[in-house]
Amino acid sequence: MPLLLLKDLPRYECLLEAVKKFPDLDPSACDVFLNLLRTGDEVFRVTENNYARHGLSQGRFGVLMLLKKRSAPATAEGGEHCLPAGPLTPAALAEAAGVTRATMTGLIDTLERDGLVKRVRDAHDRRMMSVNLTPKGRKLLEKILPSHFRAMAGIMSPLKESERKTLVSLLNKILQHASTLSLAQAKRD
Amino acid sequence: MPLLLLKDLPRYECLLEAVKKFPDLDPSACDVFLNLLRTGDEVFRVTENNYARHGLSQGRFGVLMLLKKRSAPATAEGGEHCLPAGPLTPAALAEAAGVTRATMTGLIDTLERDGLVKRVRDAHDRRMMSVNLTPKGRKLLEKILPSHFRAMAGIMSPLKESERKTLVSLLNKILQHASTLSLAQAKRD
DNA sequence: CCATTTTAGTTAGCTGCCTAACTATTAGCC
DNA sequence: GGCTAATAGTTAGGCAGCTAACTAAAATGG
Repeated sequence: MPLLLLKDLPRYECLLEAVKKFPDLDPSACDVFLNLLRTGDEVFRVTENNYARHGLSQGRFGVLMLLKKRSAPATAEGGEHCLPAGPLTPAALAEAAGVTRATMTGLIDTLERDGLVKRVRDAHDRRMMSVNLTPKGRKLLEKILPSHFRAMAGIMSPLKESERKTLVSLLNKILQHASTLSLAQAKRD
Repeated sequence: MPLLLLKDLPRYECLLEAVKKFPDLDPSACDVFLNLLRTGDEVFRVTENNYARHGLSQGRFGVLMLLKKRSAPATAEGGEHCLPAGPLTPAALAEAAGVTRATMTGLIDTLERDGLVKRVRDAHDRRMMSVNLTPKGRKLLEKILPSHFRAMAGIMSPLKESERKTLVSLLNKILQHASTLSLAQAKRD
């Protein structure tokens, strides 16, 4: 998340004060909003810092993860029912990652330049490419993942198990609602 | 927030499954982590969409807000005790917004190009600039703010007042901890 | 069966973020 | 007073996001 309104969030009294000038302002909504973005940003920075040491960004890491999931040996013990099977095209990666195809082109370009990924043109439909992890890419991922998992665990360590459940469920309420707002906005165009 | 790991978050069973391969993975921590970033991203997009219609981005909006706070007539009724008084330099803006001075230079460049902001060189210390809202910038902000406040209220509408309090307090626990992690990382360099 | 439309991917050009290196000015200290 | 340090801002160059416009290939359908 990019530049945030403020590194130091306004105190609640300031929000209450501001209502006098802006009747539309809902202090508690504003407070949640600011804290959500601020916390998300901070958490994001910590983990990004983590794999930046291995030359990856959030975006590059995400692409590698998607490829890894797909190319994992589909063992009978499963766990791979999370994603449908089939070859991964740039368009599918873009869709799964929530970015445009143009952005994905750029990401794959640099990943391929660094030898972590390889493009292969589809034989049947020559418009399509399929993107695959190289051994080098797979090795890098295996090296990074444990520390990434430890970083996530570290960040969340102040929360008890029950608090985590509560937090996720509150976030989900917002996410559900915000998604419908997003869709409504998109439809309006 | 940029590209997220996944538009569709992994289901909890998948996380439990993954622990078998990665003992470092803490499923509930991972779940909170993913939901936090995902929700933050979605909320961010909704509001960004909102002022994008007026030609502003999060960053540009943030700079204008900082300038507005500072340049507001320091009424006796106050509310302005949230920020120290004094002229706003690019460096101070960068610090408050949590970006580098170089980034702030770019933001001010485009804001000035669009006539929303004006740079003035300090008479006493000729290294410094002070940045001020133009009337046009102030008018734009006044126009956007009410809908921005309504957007925030709308996004948070599914949460009751008590849930909002809970959410903020849980987020704060994470933020506090993540901030110390950030500092520790920074010191290590 | 050929023209049109649709689809996959890329390219070009914008913003906003970064780091590193540079310029100009001030401050500090013999 | 005049080097040297530090400070304010900008510049240069890279990455990652976007939209819009383009190319190539496949699908559609009259």
